[in-house]
Amino acid sequence: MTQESPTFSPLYRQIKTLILQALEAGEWRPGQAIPSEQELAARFSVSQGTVRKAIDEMAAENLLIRKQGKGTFVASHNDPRSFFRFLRLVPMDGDISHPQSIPLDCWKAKAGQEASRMLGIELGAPIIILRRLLRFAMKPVVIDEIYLPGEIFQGLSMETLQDWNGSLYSLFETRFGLRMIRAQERIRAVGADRSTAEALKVAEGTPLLSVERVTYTYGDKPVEWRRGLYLTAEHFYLNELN
Amino acid sequence: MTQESPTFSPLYRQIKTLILQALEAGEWRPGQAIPSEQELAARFSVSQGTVRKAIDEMAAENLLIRKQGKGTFVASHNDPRSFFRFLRLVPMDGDISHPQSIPLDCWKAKAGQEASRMLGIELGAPIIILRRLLRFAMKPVVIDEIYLPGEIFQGLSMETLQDWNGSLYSLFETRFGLRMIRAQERIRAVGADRSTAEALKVAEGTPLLSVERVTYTYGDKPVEWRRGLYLTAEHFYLNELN
DNA sequence: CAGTGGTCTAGACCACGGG
DNA sequence: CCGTGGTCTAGACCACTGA
Repeated sequence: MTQESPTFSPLYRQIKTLILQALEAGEWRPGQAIPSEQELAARFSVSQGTVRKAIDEMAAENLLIRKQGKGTFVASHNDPRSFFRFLRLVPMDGDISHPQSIPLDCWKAKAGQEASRMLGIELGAPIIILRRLLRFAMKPVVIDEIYLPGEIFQGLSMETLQDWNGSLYSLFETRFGLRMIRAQERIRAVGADRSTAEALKVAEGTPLLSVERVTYTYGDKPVEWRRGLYLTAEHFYLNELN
Repeated sequence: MTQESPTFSPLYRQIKTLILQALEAGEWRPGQAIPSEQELAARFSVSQGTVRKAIDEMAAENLLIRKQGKGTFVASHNDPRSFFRFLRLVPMDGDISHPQSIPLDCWKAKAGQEASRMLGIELGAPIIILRRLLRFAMKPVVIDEIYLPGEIFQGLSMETLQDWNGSLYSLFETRFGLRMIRAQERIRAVGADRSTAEALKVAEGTPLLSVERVTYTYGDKPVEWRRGLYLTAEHFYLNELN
């Protein structure tokens, strides 16, 4: 296995790319085990250590999950442990209850300036807009407005949403085969407008966290753009800096 | 080198602890190179691979910085590349100019309820409170109120601050030998009070980001508590989720 | 017990930086 | 040219899981 590429790429990265492609092609489903390190080493004709390093990186990126004695598994949003992976909102009193998601509305539209830029799709391309409320301990805390490319999310409707009682991303994964890999959030402070204030049961103008999120699937492809308005009277957005 | 501890700890973690202790003891200063992997392997009587794995973890935690062909270096806040390590505020128009830090006030006080809890010190213990303004392109954007344990920061005054033209953490590192390792931020939306509004030149009640940060040094010891009020009219707080 | 990931070693060679 | 970190290998053994 010699290296002769002009821009040098170590073997374990090439292996990583191969595993990534298999993952992307759906060779193994989320939650399932991938082949053992020995098997993969044989398949790619490299040593186990090289496969190991490739998997190490992918585990660090939350694409795979290692379980000693059992195997290596494809990460899944169905896993309850990854519920709070993208939701950083924490009650101030330390209560860790799961929020309840209440779909408010769901309709088809055409991508405007902003949506087309954020989602990397044509201006006027079909999109689906979804509004929902998040309640912690029965109290309304978050209003989300979610923009999805219509091409990928064909058939998404209020019925689909109401029948589902897991996280939104686990729905996307199970129902549309879409795996959310990473996201980027832009946070600002804004005042509640009329309708938001009503939905969150606060006074108009109440300071809220505006959290704009773009979520990416494989190949850094954006597949979701959402704007959340967070009421931070009894909750805060927790961020760890390393 | 046999393993006989009741709760198993792999060799490379023990090595990591030893390197950490050397780091903490100041055996190598920030910015300086630590001994080569071979030297450390000889010193601890393990193979180079084991040292490597220890260093790998520490590099992932931003404690050390690897530079191929040159060596491994102690991370430093003097390094311009780590300037934005803890500051996630980004101009909306993509301008990456460094902010200007203007100390407003600095006085001694005694730790109240909140400060003593956040800093892990006795109620009534001496603290230093520091207020400062951050300007991006001459516009006031952030007001910080910073609480520091007096015992560690003896001699910190307005003069010290005015003479320094680097980041606050690089001052702490150089002047007080304190290295900030990690931090935790709690973010909420609040309305600007009277004095804040004046300092930021906005109307009273303008929604602002309240960013409370606790910063830790070695051994997860909290050594700074600060509250920043961010004006997000032309900036946003950027967060990457993996 | 067998099979998985996790650790540790020793040695060879490569890429990079700087004298 | 040397010394550094970076890669790759092969093999041994350990820790954990589940049948």
